[in-house]
Amino acid sequence: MSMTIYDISKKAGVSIATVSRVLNGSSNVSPATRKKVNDVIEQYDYTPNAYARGMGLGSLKTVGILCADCSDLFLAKAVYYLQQELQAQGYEALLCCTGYNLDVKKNYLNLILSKKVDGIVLVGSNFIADTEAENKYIMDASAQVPIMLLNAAFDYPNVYSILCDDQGTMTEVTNKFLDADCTDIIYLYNSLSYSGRKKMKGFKAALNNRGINADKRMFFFEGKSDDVNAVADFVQEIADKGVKFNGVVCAEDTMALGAMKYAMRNDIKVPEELEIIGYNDSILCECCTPEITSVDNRLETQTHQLVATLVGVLSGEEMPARTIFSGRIVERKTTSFVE
Amino acid sequence: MSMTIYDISKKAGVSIATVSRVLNGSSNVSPATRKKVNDVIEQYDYTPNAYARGMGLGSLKTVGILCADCSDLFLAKAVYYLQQELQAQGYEALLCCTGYNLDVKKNYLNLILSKKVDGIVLVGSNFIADTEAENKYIMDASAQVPIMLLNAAFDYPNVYSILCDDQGTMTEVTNKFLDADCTDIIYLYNSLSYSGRKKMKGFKAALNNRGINADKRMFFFEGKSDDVNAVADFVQEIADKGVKFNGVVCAEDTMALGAMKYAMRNDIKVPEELEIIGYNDSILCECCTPEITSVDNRLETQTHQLVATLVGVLSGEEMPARTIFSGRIVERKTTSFVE
DNA sequence: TTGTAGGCGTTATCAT
DNA sequence: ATGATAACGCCTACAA
Repeated sequence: MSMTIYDISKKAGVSIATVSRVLNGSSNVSPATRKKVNDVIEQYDYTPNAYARGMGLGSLKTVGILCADCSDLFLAKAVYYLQQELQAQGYEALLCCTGYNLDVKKNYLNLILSKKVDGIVLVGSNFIADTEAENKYIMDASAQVPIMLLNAAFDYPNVYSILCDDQGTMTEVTNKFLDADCTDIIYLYNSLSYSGRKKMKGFKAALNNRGINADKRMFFFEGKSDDVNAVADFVQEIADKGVKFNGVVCAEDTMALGAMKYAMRNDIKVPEELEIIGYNDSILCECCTPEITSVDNRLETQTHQLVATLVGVLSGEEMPARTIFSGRIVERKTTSFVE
Repeated sequence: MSMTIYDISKKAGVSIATVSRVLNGSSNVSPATRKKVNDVIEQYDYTPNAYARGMGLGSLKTVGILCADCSDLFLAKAVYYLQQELQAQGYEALLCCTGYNLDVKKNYLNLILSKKVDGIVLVGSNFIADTEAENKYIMDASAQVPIMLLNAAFDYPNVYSILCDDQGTMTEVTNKFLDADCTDIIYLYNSLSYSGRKKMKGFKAALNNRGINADKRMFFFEGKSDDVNAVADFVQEIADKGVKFNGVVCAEDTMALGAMKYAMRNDIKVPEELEIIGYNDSILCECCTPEITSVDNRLETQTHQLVATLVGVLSGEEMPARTIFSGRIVERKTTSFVE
């Protein structure tokens, strides 16, 4: 059985209050007593019980991280950065992969809440839905602890959003294509999350602005996005249907990889005959030849800012409800436009 | 401020004991009272405080997951599967990315321990070192809770190892090359972890068995392994040094990708002039052309077995201290041998 | 500088 | 079936 503060106090011949003081680095302890107590603690390898501690304190410097699927390249990286940043600030992370079902998400949010975390981070924009009703569980939770949104936005008291301007960035990307006279563009996407919708809007806006009808140029892939070959098949189908294109704008790197694979299969030269751009700037972009141009949405910057904001909020500072960074095009070999 | 069991009991006009009974599904509550209490709980969206609960119970059905770097493709997937399995068994996961420094690992192990987790999973073989002294912190921890090792092995009471027979699999892989008369093989690796060493041994054994000296054919890459281009440079250097090779066996998929990149740069035909095999069967293998043959080390099976074993141990059953699966070659287009 | 005692929110063991 | 009440292990005024 593990030691308690009482055991230690007895062995050291002091009261539990003194042990507690030593434990918490209070200054009002004589060096001699401190050493005596520390020795006993050392000797018995004593660690205070976190539950008891959490009960008294009401905080255990823990934040809950909810993430739909942390095997997703982007989300995994986000979780990683978050955990690093939190650690650096003296917080621990309670991770929960919820999947994409709303009820499951709700349940886990409540579970996490019951652990009296100091704050909650929702990773990825799939936590924000279209309708108010679907977002209610977030508003409820915000009554208890600050809610941090990574790569999504939702305006509500005690909810803080840190995100990339996906819409603007996507418009910029699309304009690059158009400016380079690559006008037969198609758009490949596989998510209707908050940021997914923003990206679509960005693409649409750029096309509409030039009088091009975007609706017939946007294609939704339903399969599992990391099945690159399935994406390639999907692009093949589009081509087979008679859609002509010399440019592919993607909402995800995996989509771009599928497009690349389609090109390879058909001996289409990239970027001479087909220009391709991905999104997220993941490791995948460097894995094929030619390497894929992509958009860096500043994940590391976002996570850093998110944790900084959270820490600020927790220490009672006034913090911006919404922080937006703009994306950055990382030009590689699948596009021919120049910066 | 959040509600307590007292608040609920007051609103419902019963004692806290009754509320507690309702909460924990005790049978000794009249349907009427139960409904009354449940209504209040519902109405105020009350969730019991997990710490207070944990103090009474001594367990919170939480297991700690330690992982050096969960942005690593393989480790991320492992964490993902683990979390899913644990969730399915009613456990939650406390995640900690420790990095590769021993002292940091120790600290986090202790921190996690102080949270009174029911068990601890060490993900990846980098937690097991060569020397007894370096593994002491694991032995110490095993005195408190069961320690589960994923993809590593260490024999000690209350430590359970679930792993893939990396050594045997690597020997098998190497033999395939040799059998196909691809004898000028080099071995690329970037880790000296437990499984890293096993893989090396496997490669060495196969070569030595045919009277080939393996030592001059093994190359250690020091850089960050997901920098594919750096790996390609590394392979280039090897070739420039005059080492001839028509086969590359890799300890990691990223290494194989680097080799692929090297081949592309030099217009070396794969697999006609150079055969390549990776390890881990990650998504990366399908991202390039030709797609890379790799080894599936049964991660999902491993994680499943690990959680099953943990749950068994926690419920007092006798469980195997070591469970070994064998790897499986997933043949794609960078090798010409046939199964 | 040190010790005493009350409180944190549950669960569980008694009675009733 | 229900209600008091004592743990659980720690923190922190308040006293000494």
